[in-house]
Amino acid sequence: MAGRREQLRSELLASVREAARDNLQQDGPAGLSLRAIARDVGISPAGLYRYYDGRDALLTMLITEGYGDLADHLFLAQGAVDLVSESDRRRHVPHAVDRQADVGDRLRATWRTYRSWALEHPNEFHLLFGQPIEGYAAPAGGETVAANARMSRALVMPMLEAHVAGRLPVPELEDPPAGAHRLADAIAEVAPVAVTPAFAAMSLSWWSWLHGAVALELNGQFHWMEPEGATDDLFEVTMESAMRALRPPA
Amino acid sequence: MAGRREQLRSELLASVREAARDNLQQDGPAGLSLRAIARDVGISPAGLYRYYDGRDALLTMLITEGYGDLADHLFLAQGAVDLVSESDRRRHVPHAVDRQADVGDRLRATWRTYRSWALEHPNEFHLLFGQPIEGYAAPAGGETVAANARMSRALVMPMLEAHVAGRLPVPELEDPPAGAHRLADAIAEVAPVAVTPAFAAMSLSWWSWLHGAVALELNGQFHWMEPEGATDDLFEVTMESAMRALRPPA
DNA sequence: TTCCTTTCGTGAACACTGTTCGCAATATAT
DNA sequence: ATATATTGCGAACAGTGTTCACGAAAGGAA
Repeated sequence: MAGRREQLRSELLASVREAARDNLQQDGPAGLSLRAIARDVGISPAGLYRYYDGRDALLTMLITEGYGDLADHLFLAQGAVDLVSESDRRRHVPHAVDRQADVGDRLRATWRTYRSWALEHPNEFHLLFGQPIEGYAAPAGGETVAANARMSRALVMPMLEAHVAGRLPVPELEDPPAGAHRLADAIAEVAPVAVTPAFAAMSLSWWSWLHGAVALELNGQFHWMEPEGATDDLFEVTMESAMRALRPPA
Repeated sequence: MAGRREQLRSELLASVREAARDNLQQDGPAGLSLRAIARDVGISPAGLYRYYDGRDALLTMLITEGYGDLADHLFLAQGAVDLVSESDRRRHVPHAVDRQADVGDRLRATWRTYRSWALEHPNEFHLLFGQPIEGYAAPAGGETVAANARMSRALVMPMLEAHVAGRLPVPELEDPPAGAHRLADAIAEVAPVAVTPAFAAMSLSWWSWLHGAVALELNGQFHWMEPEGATDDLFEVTMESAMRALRPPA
């Protein structure tokens, strides 16, 4: 039986997490206010330091949770339920397809989910992928880097499956970038296939494409488009441009 | 002869612009401090309000200048000297090619310059394309939107030239997005060619690709790559992926 | 010069922010 | 009951953007 102290502590920790998340969603990464969070949970600003050691610790927690939530959404959309974290197994996400679906459709589900998540969680998206916060540095040990790696895996996995199925031709590179070698090794560690640096480079290139489309829209660069739904169609066009690289199923 | 008053005023205005730019480059959009700027130019915080009506006015000025500077760099890189603003005509930028160069190389110069400018002016890039500043709204009248339009033109122009030269095939869309129609009209206003919505959509798609590659790198998502130069090669690979859509010159 | 108006610059004030410190109250362990 | 560890609080510090009333300077008109 957990002592009454631990009980209260874990409850308050949960309250703080919730309040921090609300605060982030409302005011964005830059406007994240320690004092506002303290007010929400009903303690003094100084008291908050007994639970999180300052703003950086709160940011680390929010970043870790953000990557995790995005990864869960992506895995769910791909039908990869076994890779979804325990608590989110039963959740439903839009654009989801079955694990047995065509790999092209799983890629589409991944792209659409990346975008949907960004549009529904703009401030989390900014926190994860936007400009680095002034004065914040991710802890070297790295709960954030682990969470980031899991999210990356959710992005690369369907591309890798398309590749091994012969559906995703990869151009031959004479001089693959050095960074691509490192990524290829990292992929090989978690996947039972040999991966060429050229594939690694291409996966980053696709991520760039996806990310750029989402980032530009989210940051208001397509804001002149009326009516509202126009950006949906535009995203579909961009996505199909990428999908045109896929070979038809054998 | 300008009165002594106007003289002093324009000099101080220039000082403020410079100080604001320095402050932005050092501390980023969120850390932009009115009081620090006032200290730099040697006046009191309240005195600054005689020149710029608060933080928003300073941001508007910085955004406008930022779009202008980026547009100048892009035009210079393309050899389109006649479109460069007066003051920057004689400047030299890396990756620049001649106006008569192959349109593929002009596209490459544009992509490389977009990236170089972002890497050299990270905080300006964040200000232009990153998350919207808390509590800031661009003035409706729009010096910023005009500057943004000029920058967009610098991005689209070489694509348009490739298109009319028959080098850039555009897929036929049954249902082009509504937003693409609006962009096509906007392009047609400044260009002497009829432009299809499908082309407009494709140009936004290419911009997304370019922008995503730059944004991910700039925001540290490729930071695990060692050594430093690896991201240069990766960008070239991504760029060539896009250029593969070009037909060879006739 | 004298007078008047417009511009300029200031210091004080307000309501905020993240963070530190010493001190009191409470819960657990002995 | 006593001792220790944990928890929470108020005050303080240096910083932020912004407003306001007030004095000083400059420009133009008589």
